[in-house]
Amino acid sequence: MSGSSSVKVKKVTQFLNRKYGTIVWWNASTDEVMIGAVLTPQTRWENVEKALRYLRLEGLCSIAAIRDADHATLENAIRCTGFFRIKSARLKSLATRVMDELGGIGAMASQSDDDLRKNLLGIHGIGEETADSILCYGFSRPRFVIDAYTDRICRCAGITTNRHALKSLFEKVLPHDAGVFQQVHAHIVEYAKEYCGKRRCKECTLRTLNG
DNA sequence: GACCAGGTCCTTG
DNA sequence: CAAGGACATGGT
Repeated sequence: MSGSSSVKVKKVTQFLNRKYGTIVWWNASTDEVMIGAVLTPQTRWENVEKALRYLRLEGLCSIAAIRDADHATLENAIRCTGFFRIKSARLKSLATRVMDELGGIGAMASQSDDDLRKNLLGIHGIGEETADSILCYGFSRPRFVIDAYTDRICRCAGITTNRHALKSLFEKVLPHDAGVFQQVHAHIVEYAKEYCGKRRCKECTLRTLNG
């Protein structure tokens, strides 16, 4: 059963790679990836980018600046992403922990994948998806991001919908390389946005890949 | 107005 | 532990 899941994952990722080729999807500094990852939940990406622009204008697009930022200024800059009170608190706790207890981003960059992940998950407001997003896109670590779009793709392709199972499946099947993980996840997001609705997939052809 | 958007945490049963 | 709700703005 797990063998056939592996085959499905390979077929899906090859199909997406032929369809989209190489795409640059989220090329940003570690600081910006961390901030964006906290702002992303339940929010359109365009609004996250808008908030990042506001933060840049306020000089708040870095972890160090956010730690020292005025609450009201921070909240106003990210208001357009929704949940702005919670998210500003999460940014604050993230920035404080990173700067004051983890030795800054430079020190984190020299930690092992597992230690880094553990430290991120220990921060209030950082869950599995946000942590893996930061690991994969911000620190170029081979941790596969499972999000709502991955769920949909796998539902359409007839692969398990259990997130932990999916994560280990993708990490087992794909080459253990952060760049590959970034590409595959970017492909999944592109495809799901276009073809896979929240409840039902529209005209995606993933189901037929197995036959 | 209804429904959705790249989660996470807290509270209940 | 599973399920339900809260968090909040912006777009279709």
